[in-house]
Amino acid sequence: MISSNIRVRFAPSPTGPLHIGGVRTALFNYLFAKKHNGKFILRIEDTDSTRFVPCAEEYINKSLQWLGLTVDEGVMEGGPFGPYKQSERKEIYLKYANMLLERGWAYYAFDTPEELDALRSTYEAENKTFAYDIFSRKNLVNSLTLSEEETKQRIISGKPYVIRFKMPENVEVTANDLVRGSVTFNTNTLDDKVLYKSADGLPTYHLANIVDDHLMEITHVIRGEEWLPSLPLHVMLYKAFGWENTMPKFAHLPLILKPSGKGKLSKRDGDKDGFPVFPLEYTSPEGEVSSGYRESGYFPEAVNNLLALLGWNPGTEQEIFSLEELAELFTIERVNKSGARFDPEKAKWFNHQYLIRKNESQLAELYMPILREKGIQTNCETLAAIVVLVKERVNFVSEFWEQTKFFFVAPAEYDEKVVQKRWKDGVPSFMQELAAMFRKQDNWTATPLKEAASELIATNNQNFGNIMNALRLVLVGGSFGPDLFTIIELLGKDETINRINLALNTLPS
RNA sequence: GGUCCCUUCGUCUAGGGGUUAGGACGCAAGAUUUUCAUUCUUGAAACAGGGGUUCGAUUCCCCUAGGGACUGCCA
Repeated sequence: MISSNIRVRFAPSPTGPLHIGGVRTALFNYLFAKKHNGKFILRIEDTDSTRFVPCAEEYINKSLQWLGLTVDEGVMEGGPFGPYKQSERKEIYLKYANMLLERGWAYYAFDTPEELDALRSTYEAENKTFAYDIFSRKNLVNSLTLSEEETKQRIISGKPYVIRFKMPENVEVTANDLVRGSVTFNTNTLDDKVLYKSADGLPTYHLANIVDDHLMEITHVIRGEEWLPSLPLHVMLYKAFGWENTMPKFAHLPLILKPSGKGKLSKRDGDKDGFPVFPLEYTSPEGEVSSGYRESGYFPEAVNNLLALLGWNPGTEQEIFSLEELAELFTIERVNKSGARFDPEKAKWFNHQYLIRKNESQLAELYMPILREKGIQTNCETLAAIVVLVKERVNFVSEFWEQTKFFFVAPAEYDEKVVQKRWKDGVPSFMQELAAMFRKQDNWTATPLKEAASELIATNNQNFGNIMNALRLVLVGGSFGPDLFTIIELLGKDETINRINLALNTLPS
């Protein structure tokens, strides 16, 4: 298929680890690009020098890589529209800010952050909110209130300034959103956002974002709903630059909400409810560790799948999708409007679905390192045979140990309740006969062993169920686990008999 | 407070002017099983409220309520 001119970008700010809300935004952008044979661009929006976190950019790259969201153009990948990091595009933005200034769409403002903070406090004390807007700008220190001469003087003398967007008065701005339809704002309720600051020579998000989207020929802006209030500003900026004809289409994704309580999902929620909010484990510069999906044992396919179904669905009853299937089925029209509460239980279920779809040798390979760490030697064939017995009952590879450890180590203790119930009325002495019978067996496979045992139980007038449970207690330490004779086969003759003897020596007779 | 967005089972959602309002997670019960699980079957569980429009509204419109986002020289 010939590639289309669809171009979307994921534009995170490297201020910390990407959380799953951001990951989902990246995923939807990726799916949309793939669906239309377009380009998925990764742009790093590092215009806030004060919030820069050293390893955040690397974290973003690694996360996307782990999830298989291949970037077509970006800092690492390069591309015809680079650089893809805003700090490396620094020179570009002032030119565009000046363009706005010349056209009367922007003005210089000299109010200091302290002055504005003070103003905010004063307003707050009166239960009002200060906004630098159409009304208040008339009373503040800017090129609208100062004489041209004085403005020039201040700039020449190196006084720090910012360039603010001059929001027009009383204009109804209607913007179209692919998810929500048309959204209307009146400019009187909007404020004069800072576009550029002389102090560090950097643009703010709004300017850099619009300029870069334009320069990078972005066709669709798919981002979180938290940006919806900025939409009219962005539309006005396109208008001010005269770029309406090539303005991208916008789609604002519903937010991912906390599993319980109020508000959107945040970093803290994960640690509280015991589920990760980050794709990969993250250690902050202060040394605080936050858990990651990868380290918690999630498969990347499962994470993509569960995230895709948070706020989108294909309209069918299918729930398990590969990334390729998702890309094929994805449409913005089927994105929901309302926020989606994250459900940790269902997240586990998704992982379970992917786990049971893996074959035994894949699972054995994943489980092997865990065993090795515990000092257990085994081979892939045996492990594959074991893993297949229990894969239905686990959500994560890490849970295999709890389900299979009795294959590798004899029970260190026995479930007291089961002992009370099963280890009585001549059962111990019958166990000795069972062991003797086992010793004589040549064909150590489940079916003949079961036949031999059944026969012995019958001739001794024992209760089959009771003996089976007692034998299970002896071999696994409790009342759980897969088919008993399969366990016996895998344990082998010596180990089976050893465990019977161990129980006879340990448990009261 | 202001602006904007949203509202179907507890949760994720399908549906859409006339339906027994469907599925999934979770929960419960039963069946199967030598145990625990699995599996299978079944069950409980929803159209926020009030007005319109209409022969008919959960579906369309309005209001109310509730929830959410934004309200920085952050993104």
